[in-house]
Amino acid sequence: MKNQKRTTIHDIARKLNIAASSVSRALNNSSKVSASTKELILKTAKELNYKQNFLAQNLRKGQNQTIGVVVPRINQNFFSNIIAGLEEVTYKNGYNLVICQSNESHEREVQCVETLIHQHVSCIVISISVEHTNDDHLKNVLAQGIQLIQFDRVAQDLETFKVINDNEQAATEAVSHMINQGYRRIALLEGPQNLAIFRQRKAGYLRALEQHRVPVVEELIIKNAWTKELGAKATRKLLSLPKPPDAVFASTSDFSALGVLEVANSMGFKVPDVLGVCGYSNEAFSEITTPSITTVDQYSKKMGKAIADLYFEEIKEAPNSTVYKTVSIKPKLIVRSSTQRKNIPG
Amino acid sequence: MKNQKRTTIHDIARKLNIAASSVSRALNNSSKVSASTKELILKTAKELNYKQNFLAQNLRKGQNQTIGVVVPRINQNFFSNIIAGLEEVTYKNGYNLVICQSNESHEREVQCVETLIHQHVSCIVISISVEHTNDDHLKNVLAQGIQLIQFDRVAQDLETFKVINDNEQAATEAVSHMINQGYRRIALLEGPQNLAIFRQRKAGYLRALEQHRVPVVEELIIKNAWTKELGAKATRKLLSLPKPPDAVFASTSDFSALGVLEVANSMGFKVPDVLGVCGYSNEAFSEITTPSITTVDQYSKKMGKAIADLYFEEIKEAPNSTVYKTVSIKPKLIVRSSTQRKNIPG
DNA sequence: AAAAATATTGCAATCGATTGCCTAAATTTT
DNA sequence: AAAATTTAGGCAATCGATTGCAATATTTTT
Repeated sequence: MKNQKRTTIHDIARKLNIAASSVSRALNNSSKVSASTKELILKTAKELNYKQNFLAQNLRKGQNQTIGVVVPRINQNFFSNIIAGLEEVTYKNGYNLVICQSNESHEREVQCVETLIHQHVSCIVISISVEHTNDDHLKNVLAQGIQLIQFDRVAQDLETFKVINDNEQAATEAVSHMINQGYRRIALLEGPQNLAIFRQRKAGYLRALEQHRVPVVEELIIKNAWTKELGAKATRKLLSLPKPPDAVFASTSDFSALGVLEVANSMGFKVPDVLGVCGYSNEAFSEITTPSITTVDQYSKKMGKAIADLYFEEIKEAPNSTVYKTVSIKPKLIVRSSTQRKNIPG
Repeated sequence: MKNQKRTTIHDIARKLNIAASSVSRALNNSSKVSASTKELILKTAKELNYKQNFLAQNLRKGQNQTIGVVVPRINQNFFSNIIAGLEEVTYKNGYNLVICQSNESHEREVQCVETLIHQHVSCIVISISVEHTNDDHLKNVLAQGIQLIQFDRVAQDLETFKVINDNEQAATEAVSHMINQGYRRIALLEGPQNLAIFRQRKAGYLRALEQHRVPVVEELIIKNAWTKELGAKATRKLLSLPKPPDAVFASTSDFSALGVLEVANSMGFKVPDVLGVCGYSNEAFSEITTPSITTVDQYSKKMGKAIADLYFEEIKEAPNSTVYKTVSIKPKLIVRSSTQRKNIPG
């Protein structure tokens, strides 16, 4: 029953005693076949349960109607929404999506990219892993004549199409909001500074402090606190200081903010009255924690669509252009309970 | 710069003034090429930045080293873990994964399957959508000689390989646990009964009641309450009854349980003392709600690995076998605060 | 040194679909 | 009715890699 040969255009041709080229033309609705034979061919194709072979088709056409996506993790809200946005547009255009996870490993990321090159996809959409050390694999994509769009976590120095958020602006807004709520000793949980997005968020934090003439305190700036566990650990240390912070900006993610929240709760620092907490990314859970977490929404689904639109509306049309456009999307601060004090001091 | 021709084995052959077949053999490490030319070819391939073309290779070999996955949603913990498990094994075997979302739509699911058939993948791994109405598209997969593994949400009547959980057993355990905590009027939030998994969980609920001689109360069994919103709506109704339930088993998901929790909190039913709540699937958030939610863990990553192992260890070896094995994985009850009473009545 | 065995390499067909070019048939024009 | 034009369909090459078979080169055996 299984593994029998699949029907090809030659099978159809043989059965009808015509040439395979006519079958191909009929299936592609070419005007070079008469209406009657076209009908006959389509009928027979259906009878024989014919399914076209993408491999052969794409090989011949020299292009694959497929877009490859490489993200660190698909189970983060931000990335799964990006993918949802991409899907919407790509399917409408008759393209397919191949999704790969780097699991935050540079090595794995290189592997994913290699595979996509082998598959001969027409475009690779990537957000680099936290371990990012060099751009060789990305340069290779371009060298193979494959389009490349970086988003969110981009390798800044590499000239490619980019779709990004204005991280600095969002961070400034978040921290300004906290200052307006009367917080003055605002700690920063930094992400790995090899990634531009985390450098930008730090810059936004510093800018907000400067604008409001709040002094920068070095001991309140914690490096590499970008997971829930690291966020918790950092918070334990911060809250044990002689002069602990009165707020924490977990600039890397809501996961990190969640770690802050749990430690604060267990150490008896009441959020938001004694300690304000702000996260980043608007994960689904940030709405349902107690208290709910103030965070930054990145319009991820919209961003996914923007990436796909960029490909279909601009890149695909002018594949040899060397003008690399950067699209920037303004994120939005979502104020929830974790930074809303009942009584604002001062 | 861009879109130049990619290097093929013929380019390498021409440069070295040898036949393409030798190049192919060298790249495949065949013993039919001398060590010296092999070395020369590999060196040249590297120089010219040669990347093999999967399309051509797979077309020739008549098989695609790719496995297609169709799931309702990739941002649910259960499914993203399945995918993580699949990835681990498939990559180790040099296979690729193409991931598709049906978004719970039958039509979309049919589309995804069609696409995977066109791609000529060697195996399709699928968990059917909630709208599932018929098996035609799945039969078609088999008719095309493509392997098919159903998991979790399976079309029971269709004979294929299956990897499932013992839903009935897990539901029985969950409800028994609630009965042991002294709950007696336990409501059931059902999932759509066209899916076997939801029928099985209901059967498990009924079995537990029977075993403990707890009467079944029809008004406590709510149909189709399988999202957060529907769970909330059902709970509002249940808690307004003259004799409201003292516990709710949200058999469909933790999302539904979350809806229960929110309504219970807002209506002043204290969880777990006045109302016990149990979910299903062990979403990440179920640990961090207040109170944390008792749920059923399905060993999703392990399940993903089991699916891939089934393919590589059994199906791939004997592709024409018509003995369809079913692998069953026993899920585990995770008891958290939402069902743990301080004082067990009676 | 000739014969036999083995190791290398090349030729050409193949996978399935597409497409430029050419021929034959049908239709229109003169 | 012959010539010109249009339409329909076939032939064969092509995309890039693989592989059975044949041919040549090298090594081993006698």
